[in-house]
Amino acid sequence: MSTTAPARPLRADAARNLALVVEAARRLFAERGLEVTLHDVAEAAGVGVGTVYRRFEDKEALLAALVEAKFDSLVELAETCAALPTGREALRGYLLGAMELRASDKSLSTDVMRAAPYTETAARRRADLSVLTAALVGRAHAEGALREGFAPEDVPAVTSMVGSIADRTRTVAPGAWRRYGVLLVDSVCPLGPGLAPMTGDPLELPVPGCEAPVLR
Amino acid sequence: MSTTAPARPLRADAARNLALVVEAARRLFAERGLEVTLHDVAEAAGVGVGTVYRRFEDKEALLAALVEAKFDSLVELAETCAALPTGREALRGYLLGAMELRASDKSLSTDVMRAAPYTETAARRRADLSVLTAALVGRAHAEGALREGFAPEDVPAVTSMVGSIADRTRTVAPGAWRRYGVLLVDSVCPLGPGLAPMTGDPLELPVPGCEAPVLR
Amino acid sequence: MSTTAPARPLRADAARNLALVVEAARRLFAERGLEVTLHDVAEAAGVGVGTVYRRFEDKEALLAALVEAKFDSLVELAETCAALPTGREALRGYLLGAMELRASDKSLSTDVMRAAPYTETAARRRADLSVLTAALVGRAHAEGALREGFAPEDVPAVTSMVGSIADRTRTVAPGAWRRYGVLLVDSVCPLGPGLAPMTGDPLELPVPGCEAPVLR
Amino acid sequence: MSTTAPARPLRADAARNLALVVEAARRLFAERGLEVTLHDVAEAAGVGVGTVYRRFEDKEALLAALVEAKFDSLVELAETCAALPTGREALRGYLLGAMELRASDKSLSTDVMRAAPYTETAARRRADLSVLTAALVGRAHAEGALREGFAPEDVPAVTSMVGSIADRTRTVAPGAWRRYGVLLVDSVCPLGPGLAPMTGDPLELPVPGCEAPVLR
DNA sequence: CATGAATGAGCGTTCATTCAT
DNA sequence: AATGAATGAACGCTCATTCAT
Repeated sequence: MSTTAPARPLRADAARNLALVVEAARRLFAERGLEVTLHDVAEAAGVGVGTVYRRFEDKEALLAALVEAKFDSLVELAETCAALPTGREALRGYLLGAMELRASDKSLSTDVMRAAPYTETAARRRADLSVLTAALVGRAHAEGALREGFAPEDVPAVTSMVGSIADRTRTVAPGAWRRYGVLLVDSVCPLGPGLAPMTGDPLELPVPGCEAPVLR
Repeated sequence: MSTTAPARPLRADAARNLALVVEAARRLFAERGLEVTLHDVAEAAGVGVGTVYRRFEDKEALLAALVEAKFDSLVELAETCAALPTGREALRGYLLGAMELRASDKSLSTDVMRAAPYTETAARRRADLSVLTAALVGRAHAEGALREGFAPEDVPAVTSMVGSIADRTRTVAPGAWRRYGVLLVDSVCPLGPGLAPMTGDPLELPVPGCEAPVLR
Repeated sequence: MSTTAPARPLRADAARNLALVVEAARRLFAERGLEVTLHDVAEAAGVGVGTVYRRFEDKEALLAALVEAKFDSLVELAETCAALPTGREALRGYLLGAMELRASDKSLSTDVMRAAPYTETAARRRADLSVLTAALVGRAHAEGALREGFAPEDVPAVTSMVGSIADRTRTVAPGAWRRYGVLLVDSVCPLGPGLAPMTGDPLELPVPGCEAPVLR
Repeated sequence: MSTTAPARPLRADAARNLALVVEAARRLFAERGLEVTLHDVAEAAGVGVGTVYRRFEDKEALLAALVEAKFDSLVELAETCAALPTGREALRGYLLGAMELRASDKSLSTDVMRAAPYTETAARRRADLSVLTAALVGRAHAEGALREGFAPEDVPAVTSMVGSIADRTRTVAPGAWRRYGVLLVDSVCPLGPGLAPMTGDPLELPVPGCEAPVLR
């Protein structure tokens, strides 16, 4: 979870502080994006800024930890879904679950992801995840449940697209992204033959200036 | 295109500078998002900061002008597509065209759009656009060319999703978004019965830290 | 009135512009002090900034012109008062008249005066004025109407003190400075023997933050 | 003295820095008025700008602290003078002492006072001071030592007038304001019957451009 | 170890001044 | 001669980062 594997285990209070910082950071970055300052994080965690910097070299390193945690959640999700009876169910479950993670404040906006450095640990987690999702894709293809040409690399692309909608509408219409999540999942991994009608309500995108990121 | 309709035409040099500023701003905001400073814009345009502030009250006003220009382009596109022979062609043309605008640096990222104030002019252009796209959607539905349940409000949602992919991959793989653009268009407004296979190459999303927004 | 004696008379329109600029500057500086910009002056005068700079080398030179005009008014006042029948009346008339000029927006705050450069013209006007006021003081002393030790140099000091009160209270209580003007005049040049009771209402000075100069 | 009563005492170094900042600010604002920037203050205090902003929310808050400190000094002075044997001595002592504070760099110019926000603390101190000075005025009136009609509200008006002279002449003639301070005090609260001759040297007011506020 | 005080580059913005039109 | 567009140093203020306590 930290940027470098600690030589020896942390003292109990230090470990607790670390957890507080990561949790506060996750919540704040998910809620408010990159504009969050490390003072905000420290305050929310109930520690001093110095403590944050003791655990993470800089803001980027803290983001890296969050990214690593995100891959952890996805790996867990993929393992859970792999246990589902059919390939179709497994892949649909993974896709919708990943979107759910991304859409709830359990995950991170694209901006936050992009600002994070690509650590070795993150690369390792990402590779682990790739293997699992490739298996899900392969299994669904074997069942003929998947649109022709769908590749394992398309999995993150598809969830990322839905995430962008979720980011824009989270506070005004928290579940509204599902209309588009389901549309995409139905398009690549349909429940039956033919095109299902769209479900949910169409989403009027917020107008400029709503939900506006601060401008400085 | 400018914030207020000028009472009388600008002097030749002023007009040139205004164009340089707007063009520089469009490019920089499209490339790097909100982090761009008006010093950056001024430098890229080859003018002093004061010149930027002479034309635009503040950063928000400059964003507003860009947003208005964006709606202009979309209105123009919608009018062009309305002239196509079938409703299917017209809607597909508009959707893919809007994605193209959004993807090819000619438009603005969601973040930039969100930070812009919602001016009266922008509201008017947006309303004009709504009328045009609603007509395109109605025509396609009348032909039975459109997925059941697809609403006019879905048009910006769909292009916005593809835009988010394009933003992430513009510099590393400029046309790669098309795979997902076509996927979505085929899903809502298919060329024929049944699901077409996906086209283009699957896109490996850039890893965190690529294309990273500056962090301060 | 201008900083340098013009080699040849101005064209009619140029002379009109000069007068407009000086008048606008006088009013604005009297109302709002040094914070006034030369754009403000130009706009109020109905000319471009360039025109202001054509007549006055810089902001200081414009202030110099105002200072010169102020000395003009005082010279005129001194000449008028010199015609009064008694030395007492003449000096009291001048002192109260100078305070009146200073207190109404006919004149300039200490700040504006201090920021002005001391031009040769201003020095000449000031010297002329000194001669006139010294005569008034001498005449009053000769009559025994003046407090022992009162010197010609005390004249501007006394009016300046009252001016500072007037500056603070002009908008909330325009005539209130008179209580202190009369107090001072009575103290140095009394109407009769003994101390006259104070006249007018005591003035509650505005609290900080009232009438606040802008802070930037 | 600080903006808010600190919950717990400052660290030793922080307290030292705070004192340096306040002292530098007091001196600079007294010397040069509102034009002083917080960069100037920081530099004079030997700290970074950030340190100034850590202690004071903004420029106004720093001014507020100075104003509060000023009222503190005046309250202390009033209490000291209240202990003098006669009402005449007490009031004269307060008036001349207040002028001394105002003149000798220990206080703040009218402009600075006016720009300061009117905090609750300042209001409270000011009210305390009013009570004390009203008592001094009442006692002097009871002794018949005071000019008829002199009101408690005249106290700040009178010291403010002398302050304006002191501000203009501080650097060229530091004690010269006394001639006018004594003139005024003698006029409202004379030592004996009849008008005392003026004392000290008449003060040639500095010419425009001396002591000039910077003009930008 | 933890704290939070200190730093200063950099942001958005203003305005005295210059100069092409 | 007059205009107003252009310039850029400097302002008030923020925040990532360092380091004394």
